[in-house]
Amino acid sequence: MKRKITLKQIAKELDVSVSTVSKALKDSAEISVDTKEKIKAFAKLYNYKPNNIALSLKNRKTKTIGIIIPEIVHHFFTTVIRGIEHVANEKGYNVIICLSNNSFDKEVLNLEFLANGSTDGFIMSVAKETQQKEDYHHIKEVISQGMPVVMFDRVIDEVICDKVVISDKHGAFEAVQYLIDLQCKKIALISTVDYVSVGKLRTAGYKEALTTNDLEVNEDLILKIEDVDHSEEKIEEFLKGKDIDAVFAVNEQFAVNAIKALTKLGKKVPDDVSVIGFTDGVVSKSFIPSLSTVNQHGEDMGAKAAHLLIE
Amino acid sequence: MKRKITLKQIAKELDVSVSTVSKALKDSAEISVDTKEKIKAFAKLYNYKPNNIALSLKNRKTKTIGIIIPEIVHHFFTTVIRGIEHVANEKGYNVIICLSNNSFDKEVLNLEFLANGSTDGFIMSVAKETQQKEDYHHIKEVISQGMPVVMFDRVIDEVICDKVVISDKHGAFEAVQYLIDLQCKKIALISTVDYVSVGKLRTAGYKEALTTNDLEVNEDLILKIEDVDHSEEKIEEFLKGKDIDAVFAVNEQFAVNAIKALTKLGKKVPDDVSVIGFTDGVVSKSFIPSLSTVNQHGEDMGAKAAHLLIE
DNA sequence: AAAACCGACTATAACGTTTTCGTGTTGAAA
DNA sequence: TTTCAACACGAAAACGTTATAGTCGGTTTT
Repeated sequence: MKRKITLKQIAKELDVSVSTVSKALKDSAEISVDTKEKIKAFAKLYNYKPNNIALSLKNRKTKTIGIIIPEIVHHFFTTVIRGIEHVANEKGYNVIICLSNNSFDKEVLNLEFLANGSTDGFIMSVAKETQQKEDYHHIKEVISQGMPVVMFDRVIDEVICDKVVISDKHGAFEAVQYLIDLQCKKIALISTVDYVSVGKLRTAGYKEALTTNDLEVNEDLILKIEDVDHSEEKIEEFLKGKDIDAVFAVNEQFAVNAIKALTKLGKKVPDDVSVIGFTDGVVSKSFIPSLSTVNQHGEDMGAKAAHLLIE
Repeated sequence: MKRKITLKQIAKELDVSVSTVSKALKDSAEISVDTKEKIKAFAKLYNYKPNNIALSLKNRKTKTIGIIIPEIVHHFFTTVIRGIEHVANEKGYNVIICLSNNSFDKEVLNLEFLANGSTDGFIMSVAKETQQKEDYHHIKEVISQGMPVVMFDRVIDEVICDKVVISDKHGAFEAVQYLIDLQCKKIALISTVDYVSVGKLRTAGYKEALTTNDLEVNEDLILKIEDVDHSEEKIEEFLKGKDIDAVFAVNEQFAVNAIKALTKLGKKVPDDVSVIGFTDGVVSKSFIPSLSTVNQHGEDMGAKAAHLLIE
């Protein structure tokens, strides 16, 4: 078992100084051609590669960027990661991923750990618990220490840093416009209650799309669901007897449930009723009654975030 | 913007030596109580945390483990990551994730980079291209340097290291046994061609389950698909007019296509025909005609791998 | 022939820690 | 008074690099 070789070992072996070896490998003009060749050959033979940790310490930068997300088993986050990873790699960076599991404490721990020299900056989507507690001292702390931070998706307005989000309102507008372009006139909306900012913004987008196209906003066609657990029955009841030709759902689950309910009610999707859902989860991909979706552009978001971070 | 504070700065500020500060913070008996308290207070005030990079260099271990996988936008891999991350964190390790995108070259690059001091060990699932090339020098290299490596899912027999795989044969056996327990007698198999090892093993499991239960293996009920792209038509044709009460598919896509075809043929799933698929992709979760799946136990695999690595 | 200049190196410091081995000052035993 | 331990601390080395600043023999300059 041959351990990794170091400059010092090469130097000793070849009976020159460490500096000579370092310079030779960097093809410095200070070293004679003979010596350089000898050293390079030796280094190649032993497959010398500089130690990243030592370099990081010396250069005070690690060439790695930290990602802190609430959860990894989630299609959207993985697309974001892929986007980040792609541009990070292009720029010679590596990514180190930490999961907060939506726990405030773990987020703090992760942030502290990664901030102590392990990374040059962060890309994060904050934990639900952090949002609830409204305690952002840990994030502000690392920022005040000069760490670049970029937030995406679940961002905090109070914290000053770059942010990458998709416009919920705009996305909703586009989705509804798509339905209108399909000649749909009676478009139902299945949303969350208004105090969830996402629900509110997407509802606004829905309404704007209607009015822009001279369609009336009919509050009877709008369902706001408080309790996600019983959404299935709620949606079924809501759709029963409604005369509609399209449904816009603010998330994938609602869309799926809507399709189930419509099928149960004897309507064909998408022949009789078109359904479009917000988010690009995989579920939709192989779904039998075809379901259109608004793409959250996770990969683009990740790429954008990484670019912003690296500057 | 206050940069991170170092031992040296604390030492200068308090007019003591660096060693004293270090020892005081470690609560060494060599330092007087007074001095310790003073130093600790100061350190706390400035939120001193030791620099990980410096520690890594000193201790020659990084307390991080590298994960190299072909793809991250994939439910199975994310569950594995979650498993790894969970136990790694418990043991005070961090994870750094690299994507090979199934490219041999990128896998080599990732491995080389991470092996140069960045990690204490690896958990990996090798790239498809690497399997094709049968070139494992990069993996053998890092192992010979004393790096612990654990492989999972897509493993290489020629490389000597710990491996975590689920038994394809066993999984298939279990799935078919499940169908038999549901009183199914005429169980079709939709598999890949035999030279794909997974297809072969799962087929073996299928057959074993049948014979174990004194059921006849009927080759007419076995479909082997070569060209994944046209699986949908193949499956439909295969199922047409077949008298069956269950389908076991070796992957999720085949299962989905089987359900589509069955529905088209006027059979109800799961009332008329039960369908079970290998892999635990998310698709299945919200699928309308309920589809049972064999769990690949990604999270367990990840946890197991991490345990093995850390030892 | 003295001054300046090169070529080809080596020594040293620095990055931030920890740890081993001093070292100077006390107070007490001899 | 001398001797010696105990105490409280400091100096230095080490981890693996790189960059800056020497060093030293030999060749040009003038």
